[in-house]
Amino acid sequence: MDRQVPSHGIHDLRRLREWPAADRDPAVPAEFDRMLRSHKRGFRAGTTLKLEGEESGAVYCVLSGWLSLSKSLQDGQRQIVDFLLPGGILNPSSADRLTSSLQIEALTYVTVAIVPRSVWDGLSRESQVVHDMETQAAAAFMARLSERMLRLGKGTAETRTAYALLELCVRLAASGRVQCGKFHLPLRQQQLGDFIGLSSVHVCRTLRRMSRKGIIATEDHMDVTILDMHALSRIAGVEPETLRLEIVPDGGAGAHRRLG
Amino acid sequence: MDRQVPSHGIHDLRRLREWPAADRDPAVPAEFDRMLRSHKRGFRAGTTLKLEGEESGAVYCVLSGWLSLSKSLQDGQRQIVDFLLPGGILNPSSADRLTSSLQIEALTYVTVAIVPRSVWDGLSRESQVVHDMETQAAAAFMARLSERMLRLGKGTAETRTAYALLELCVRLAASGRVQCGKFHLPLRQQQLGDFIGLSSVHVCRTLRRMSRKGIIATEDHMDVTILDMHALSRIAGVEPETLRLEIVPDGGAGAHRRLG
DNA sequence: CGGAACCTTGAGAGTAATCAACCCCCGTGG
DNA sequence: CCACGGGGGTTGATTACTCTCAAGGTTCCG
Repeated sequence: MDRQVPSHGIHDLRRLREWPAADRDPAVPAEFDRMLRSHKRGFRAGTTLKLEGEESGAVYCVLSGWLSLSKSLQDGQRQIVDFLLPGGILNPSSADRLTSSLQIEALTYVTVAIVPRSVWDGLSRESQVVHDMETQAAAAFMARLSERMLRLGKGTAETRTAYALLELCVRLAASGRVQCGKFHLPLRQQQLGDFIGLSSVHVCRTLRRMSRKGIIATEDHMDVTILDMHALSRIAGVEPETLRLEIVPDGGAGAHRRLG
Repeated sequence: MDRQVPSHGIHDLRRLREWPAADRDPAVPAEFDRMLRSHKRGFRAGTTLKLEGEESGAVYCVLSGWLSLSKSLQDGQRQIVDFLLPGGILNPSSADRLTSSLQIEALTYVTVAIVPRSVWDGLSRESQVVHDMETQAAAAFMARLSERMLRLGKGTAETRTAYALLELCVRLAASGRVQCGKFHLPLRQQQLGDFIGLSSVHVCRTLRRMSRKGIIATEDHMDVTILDMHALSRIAGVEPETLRLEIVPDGGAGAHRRLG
């Protein structure tokens, strides 16, 4: 049974067992674990790990905590492109193979393995499992971006907000972080707005409206409880189960983990 | 010298020479060409190659023509997530490794090599170059999605439109399809709108406004000429050169191909 | 000569941004 | 203990942008 574990110390390694690879190929995790452990670093909430356009020749593996990936316009307007949760893998380099197309920031205290491409590629070539893991992470990332882009372009504030909550709920549920529909988001309304393309003021209005309708409840600034999943998914325009298969790496194999 | 060639027959193979891999590793292209040729198929404009959620275990390599990748909300609202141009490579499967997260449509007559994953993976494992090509295509795709998402969420209609024209110009220029700032887009205003999250009516207004300001000129429904690249890139919020490096696979190696 | 599909332009409606005020919570320092 | 200040969150009023609806206009084709 998966249980929520604190995000530090020995537990990071236990979390690795949750990664897709670990269950299938007992030969790899040891080496993979070693690689992650030897490149592991911790960052405090608010730290900027990488600026847009900075050189980046590494793969980021999140062991604990949340990272945000964002881009900014000259006038300071910011768009959060994705959140990286524990178990997330990202190669932030753009087509030139050198510079990062994204700014990477820690939203909470995070532990991240920053693995140089050469090292990662070596292991990836040797191990089918690691290679698959990378491919699957990229596919999930792409699917998330597509779903979000659809709603950014065509959805109302309500649709975008509902989708964001649903997506984060589904992703958190996959690692046992949702209890009875309740989960914690380490986000300000401003950041949620940067994620779904709304002003913080309008995020607030939209969340309040959904609360009043009894679809969700919030406590303590961003402890969210989904009260009416059916209504939420109708507004978001997608079934939670469909979404999980699409955007959660190893969503199929981890099917025993359901939404709380 | 790159010249625009008709998109059929022997020319498809010539175009392969433009692919990143072909210049660097003389050993691969032959085998790679064979793989593409043996899986090559043609589709008429308007054909739907793949529906959202349909099973997909193949990699799509565009040899000629344009593909659109889109997603739809239940109410029929559609978002075009990306365009695939000649030389484009895409694995449309989502995190479950089985179903496509995108609908794939032909915007023009296209020739596409649809290569089963098993075949592709085989060659990809053997050849570093093919593997790199895949990685780079994925990185470019991701970078494009991120740039566009930034403007979808935070940009005005003018910013989004200018960016779309700039992006497409930069990508077309990379394969010699821009002459003196002029290029052809096989798109209706409706489709351009689906791409940048605007109604077709507002696309029209925005294009007209930019024409009146002397930034662009249009003929024949979507033959676009960029008259004032400086103004366009200021509105779009990015330098063409920066953008090229970020979103065009092998943008660095192909640096001799400049914007017209 | 229609008719269809698309572009263009105007008018009105609706949604979200911005500006501004107030609240609450919490940590600091007197 | 309390005054103070800062950072968010909440709410109202106003503004601005984009959508929708509607009416031509153009081009192409049967």
